Amino acid sequence: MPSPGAGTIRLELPDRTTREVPVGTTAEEVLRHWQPASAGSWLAAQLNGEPIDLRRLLASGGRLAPLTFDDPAGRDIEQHSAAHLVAKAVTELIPEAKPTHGPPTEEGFFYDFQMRPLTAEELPALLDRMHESIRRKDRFEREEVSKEEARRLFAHNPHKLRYLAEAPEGAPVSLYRTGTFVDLCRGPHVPDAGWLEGIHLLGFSSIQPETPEPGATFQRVRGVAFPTKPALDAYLKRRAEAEARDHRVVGPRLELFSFTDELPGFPFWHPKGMVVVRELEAFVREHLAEAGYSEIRTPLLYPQATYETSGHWEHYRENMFLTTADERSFGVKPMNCPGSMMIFRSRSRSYRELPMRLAEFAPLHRLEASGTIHGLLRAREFVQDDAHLFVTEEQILPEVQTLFRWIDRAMRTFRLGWSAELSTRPTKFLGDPAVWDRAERILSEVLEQSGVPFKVSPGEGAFYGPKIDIHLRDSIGRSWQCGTIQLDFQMPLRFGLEYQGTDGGLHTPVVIHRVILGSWERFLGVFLEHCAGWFPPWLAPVQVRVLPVTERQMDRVGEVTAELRAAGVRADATDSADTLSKRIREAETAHVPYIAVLGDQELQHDTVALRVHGQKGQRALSRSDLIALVREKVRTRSYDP
RNA sequence: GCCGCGGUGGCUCAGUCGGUAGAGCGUCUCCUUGGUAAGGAGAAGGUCGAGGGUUCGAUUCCCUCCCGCGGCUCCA
Repeated sequence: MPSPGAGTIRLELPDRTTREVPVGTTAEEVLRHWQPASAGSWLAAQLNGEPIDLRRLLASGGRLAPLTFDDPAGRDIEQHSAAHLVAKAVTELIPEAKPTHGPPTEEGFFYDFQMRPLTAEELPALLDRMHESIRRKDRFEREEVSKEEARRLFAHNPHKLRYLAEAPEGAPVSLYRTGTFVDLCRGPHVPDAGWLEGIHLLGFSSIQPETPEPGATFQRVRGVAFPTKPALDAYLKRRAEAEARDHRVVGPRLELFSFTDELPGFPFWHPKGMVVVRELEAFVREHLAEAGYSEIRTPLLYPQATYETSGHWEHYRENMFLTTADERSFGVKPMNCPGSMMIFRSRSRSYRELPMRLAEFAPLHRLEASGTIHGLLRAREFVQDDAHLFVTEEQILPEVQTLFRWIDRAMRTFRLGWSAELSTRPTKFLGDPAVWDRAERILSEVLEQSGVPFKVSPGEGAFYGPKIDIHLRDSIGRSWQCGTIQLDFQMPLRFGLEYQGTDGGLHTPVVIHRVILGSWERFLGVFLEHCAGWFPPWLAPVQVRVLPVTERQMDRVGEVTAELRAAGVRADATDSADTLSKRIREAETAHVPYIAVLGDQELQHDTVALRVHGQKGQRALSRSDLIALVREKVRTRSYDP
């Protein structure tokens, strides 16, 4: 490739064509020349993969590409620009507010301020200010100043000074000016506020800053932005639909569970909900049987001494329900580990018994902070699909591989997307670093083999070992940790666990604490939102509802219902008091997947008219075919009825 | 736990500028025997989250508490 002439730079565009332009040409000019028709959809550009402003004067060559709102990087630029607009409005209305930072988030953006609490009455004024800017199409202008000058400019704002201190010495820093508002910012930004037509504030709240300052209060304003109003409207519609799936509304309406003010955070499982829980348990127990687990039951209450051994007394006491009896202090167990350890320890063990896999589905109690309780997703009492695997170091790999196969199968059954997070050795850790390294390598290898996206959180592991967390999302996109696979080198030592190895010596096992679905509560909360209350047939509390057209068919309704039940199908029936349409509607709103109607025609041919959720119309089926159909869907755990 | 907002029949909500409350759905009863998402009529059901204060009088105003919602922190 010939080198460009003096004072010119060479740019390669996405279609591999190149342009030679004078230094100081803007990115936009080059791109517009290349593809004039699409210019309106660009909110920024990328030079060698680095996002830059469209109006940026190009000083060096490289690969140049436009960014649209549909590019993840473009979306982030839109959000971050919207954050500036919020900061502009807030500081104009409340001059003493000190902006800190305003990054894009997965959903939208936020901007944090050191300021007194906002009130709901102030929001309309904020929005007005923002929309004025949008109408005027206020430009986002980049400036570069020396660090010293920036320090003078932001002398009143300790947060900006802190960010400045982190910037490299000697190099200029960039500012972005939008109308009267100037922010210390790397950029880039959309060209002007007209790009933020679809801005929407999601709310505001106080936050705890990363660097707490006595007496200072901080507010976070959250929002989301789209380039156009119709795009925002589409988002708001989607969001409203997602909110309608809220398990805290759907669950009680389907008579699955309820809560009471007298005991916040404690789910009451109603008959229909209990059916679902039992089916989930059965699903998990199938895996336990295949994978060689044994089930145990251990006490719910342990004395202080046990928790001192396990480390809970030191590290977890403030989250425990404590009680006193016979002048001794007890705690209700927040986790199952101590009981499992004590069963392992109950007699001497041989390497031949490993891996020893002990599962326990016991109610756990955790005194979660009152502000964090959230329906089934964050309860104070819940049951995990918990197990502890006592293994040798060599057995870690195959065991974790088996767990991942099971996670994959489980999540496919529920059609749930999931992500994983690997947390590695923290600065404060116990045990041998070499063992940690090996264990972390095993976990990341298995994750890579699984093909599931995962992120690594360096130093976020527990003090006793590295872990993998499995995350699921609720209907409005909030992420919840459900499964977790934790390697533990520590608790076996604290409990003095030993087994006799092939060498005749005594060794300490490694313990894998693992839950897969998480807890029945959290998992069902997420899944209820995922399926919008339409459980697959195998989980549906009522699988078939039998309806007579008139009371002439009542006897046959009784027969068919009894037959279904005898075949292990969960069936119920209505009488003929309401109109057929009304009873169909009730069955639909109760989310019954199969509705079997019996009229004179069906009586004559000994069939049922079956209406299947998600399918149009109905079809005639013999009684035995109906039973076979439902049983097959249940046996295969089909997602669709 | 922190900040903000909220709490009216089972549910969704209206209302009372301080004079103790209404609707729809649901429930119950009766009529209707209807062929795939709401047939008709009538009735029952609320000390307006709890306690305290101000007032002749508080569901309404003030305070405290409880609970809920959205964030923050934290977590299955």
